[in-house]
Amino acid sequence: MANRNHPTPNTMDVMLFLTDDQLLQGIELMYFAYKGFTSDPDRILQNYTYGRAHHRAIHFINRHKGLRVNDLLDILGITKQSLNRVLRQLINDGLVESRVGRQDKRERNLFLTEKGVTLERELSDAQRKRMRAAYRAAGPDAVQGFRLVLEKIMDGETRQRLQGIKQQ
Amino acid sequence: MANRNHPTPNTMDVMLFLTDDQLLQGIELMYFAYKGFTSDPDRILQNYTYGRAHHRAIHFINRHKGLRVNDLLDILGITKQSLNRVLRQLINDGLVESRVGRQDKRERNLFLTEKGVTLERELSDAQRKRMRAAYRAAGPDAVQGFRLVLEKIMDGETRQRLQGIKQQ
DNA sequence: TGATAAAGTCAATAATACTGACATAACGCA
DNA sequence: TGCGTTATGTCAGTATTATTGACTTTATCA
Repeated sequence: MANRNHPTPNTMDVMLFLTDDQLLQGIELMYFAYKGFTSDPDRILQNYTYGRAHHRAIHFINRHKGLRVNDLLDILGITKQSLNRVLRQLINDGLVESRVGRQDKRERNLFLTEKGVTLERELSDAQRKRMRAAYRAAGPDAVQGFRLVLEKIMDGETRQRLQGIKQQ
Repeated sequence: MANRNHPTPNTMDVMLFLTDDQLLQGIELMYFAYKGFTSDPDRILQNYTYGRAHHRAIHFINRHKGLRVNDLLDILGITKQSLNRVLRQLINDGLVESRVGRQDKRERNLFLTEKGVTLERELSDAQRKRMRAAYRAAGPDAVQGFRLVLEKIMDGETRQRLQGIKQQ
């Protein structure tokens, strides 16, 4: 590592964005941005009997239509028992449909019903609106940087799993 | 707004990063990055009797030394009763010191003890390491974009409150 | 002095997660 | 065919973090 007290001009550009203070600012930024990011859907969900867990399930079932229960468990990184309560509610309330697998009848493929799609829209509209405004205000270059850094912050496994799902 | 079906070359660069799909990808990115971002401290905290709430309290008491209980409540956006349990534990365990305010004796100013500083270090070291690696891999320009977009994603109130705290 | 403010507490409740144990149905191979 | 495994679902108990509501103590200030 370079001299902390007297960085040379040569190392200056590297040191500048690696100070502990800047890193801590980045950490706080993540915390507050995530909080803002979830506040819109949270507010909407209060009108229903659902919480953030239901939102996540709805989001990923919409994004990866027909995914299996195990896929959803992998994506969310929670236990079967945790998901069960949420999924049961969504199915009972007619937002999610669970179809027996065509090849393997042990599997269940998950889909949003029309009612489920409606709620998904309501939730993601709020979030997309916020993202769109942030993207617009920050500009295209900033967006690319934003995406790049976030990808690097993720766990390696998560990144790989996401890529696998994208290719399906 | 420009024609959605046939964007002209002029609006192309703007339209490109505002598609619903790209916005949804950004939303997922936030979710997974935040998950990775909290995984290191979560793992460390399992060795103690503490959770994420304790981490947040420790973090902000360290960042804004001597802040009042009400300041911390404002920052965290939780109720007094929620914070109370966490703060009581940290004070009883000797990680946080609560000093009677000098001007206004109703107030309590919060500080980390040596023991508290040690845990804060352990927790933030893990997070800083991850941030540093991500920043390095993404490069300085990306970091600037990352910060800019996150700031725009935050609530306006939060952004203002943060600025206010920074100036203190 | 009396209203207000800061902090702290008790009680009840909710959402989300966990571990452990077990049941059912279907697949797949020997 | 039968047995081990897999996918899903469920029940019970527990932990963490949050909520609302009600109340107390102490201190400030008009």
